[in-house]
Amino acid sequence: MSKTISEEEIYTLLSRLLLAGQLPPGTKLVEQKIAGLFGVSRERVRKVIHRLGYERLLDLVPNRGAFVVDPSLEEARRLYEARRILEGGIVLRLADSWSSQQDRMLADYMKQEEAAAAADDRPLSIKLSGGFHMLLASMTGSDLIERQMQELVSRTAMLVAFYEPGSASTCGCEEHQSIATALGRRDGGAAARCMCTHLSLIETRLRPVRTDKAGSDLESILGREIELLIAPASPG
Amino acid sequence: MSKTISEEEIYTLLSRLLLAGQLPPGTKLVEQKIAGLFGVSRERVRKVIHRLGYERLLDLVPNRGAFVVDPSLEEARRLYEARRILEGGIVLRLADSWSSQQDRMLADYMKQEEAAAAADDRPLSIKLSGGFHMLLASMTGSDLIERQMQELVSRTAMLVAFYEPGSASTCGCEEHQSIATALGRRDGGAAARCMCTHLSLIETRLRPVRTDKAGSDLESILGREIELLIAPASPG
DNA sequence: AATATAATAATTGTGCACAATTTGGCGGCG
DNA sequence: CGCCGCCAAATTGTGCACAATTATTATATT
Repeated sequence: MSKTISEEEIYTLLSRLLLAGQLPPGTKLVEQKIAGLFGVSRERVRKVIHRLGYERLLDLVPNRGAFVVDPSLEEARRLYEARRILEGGIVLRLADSWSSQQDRMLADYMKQEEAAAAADDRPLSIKLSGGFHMLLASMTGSDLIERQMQELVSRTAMLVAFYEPGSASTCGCEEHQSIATALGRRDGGAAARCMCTHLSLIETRLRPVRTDKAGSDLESILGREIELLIAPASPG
Repeated sequence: MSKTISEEEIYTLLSRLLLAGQLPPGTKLVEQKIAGLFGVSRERVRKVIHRLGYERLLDLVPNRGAFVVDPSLEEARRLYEARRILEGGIVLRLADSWSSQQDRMLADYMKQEEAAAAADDRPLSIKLSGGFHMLLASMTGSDLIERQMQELVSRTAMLVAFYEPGSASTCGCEEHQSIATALGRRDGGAAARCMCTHLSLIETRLRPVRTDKAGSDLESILGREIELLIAPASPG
């Protein structure tokens, strides 16, 4: 009856919860408990936890355990500084070989963004806003760069859950637009400057926001999510 | 008598051998054998191998084992493309806030490079050439960027061992110089262009070079290195 | 009553034995 | 002669039991 859960599924689920900021920072992840909830051996969970630690989504303290990272504003700033550098390089390179096809692709994407904004669909807007940056990264055709961007974007997403006042968690469409037009002119310097100020603007919007701990303890959250995982369709 | 070897030491040693290209590409790393050579349990080696796999210095094939990566010319190209993007972003950002102090620091460094080139000290030249790029990365003050650069530079170093004709494994000092002068003018666009062509020039110098397999099997190499590790000073 | 100290419990880390998988070789069959 | 399937050896993967470490509680002492 109860479906067995693969290691990859555990990783995906925990990763998703962490990136969405669903687990309070500082929460300790006890191997035994999680293993019990998933109905799986401790070693399985152990491996996943160590991987998440390597990816900096968990703080791993030897002999002490794994804790949900508690990103400080300082760390947030460093993340955005890194993104300014990397994404500056990305648009600079893109401008050199910008094609009309890419131009159309980007325009289409931004139409979706505007539509979502017009429809006031905030979750979708947030998703698309982040996607814009990943789209640019993938347009370089460099999977290495795409991977590095993914790492930074993931950690940024985690931050946003704790530092973005709800009304501001979407990139301004106009700012994306200005980057796109600069690319259209194949003006790499301008595109890089636009990207830079864009990221800086997001950064200035960051401020601590109280987290509601209601029903946000590890066991209840994980329990609920695991229910959804092992009973994907409706109950018989 | 025989010193016990820590996990970190195993990682460091294997990592160094891999980056220096001392292990023939495709070589299979059998957990049991390595554990025996180090005089340590298999689990210890296992963890290190998985980490090296995550860092892409080993190819990890499930249920098959770990192999020294065999970088194709194609992968080499992708690596340099990624570096063009990332390092372009780095110098672009550096130019914005370039200080006279940084200018002096970089000039001093290049003096060392020239001295090493003049003295025909090839190993030192190679080391300094790579260091130039890492120095720029660290000047950004972003540890995240420094880390990402380290990853790319490490893998580049590994490539160089297999694809650089011996006479060309050092960056041209003049090319570094042109980057530095562009930075001195705080001309980010020019610096990025110089960096880009510099990396492209290195890339075009790449070509397959036959590797001498003499005494290059895993056991003999590791055995020798481990000897040096456990008997650091002269034998009594 | 507050602090230091020792015993106890909870948690992570490690080695080992066994299970699962792949590889290479051998013989039978078309 | 070649090809397919099967068995045996080697290797990786996993669960479990125990060791080492850290947190917690209780106790004694000033």
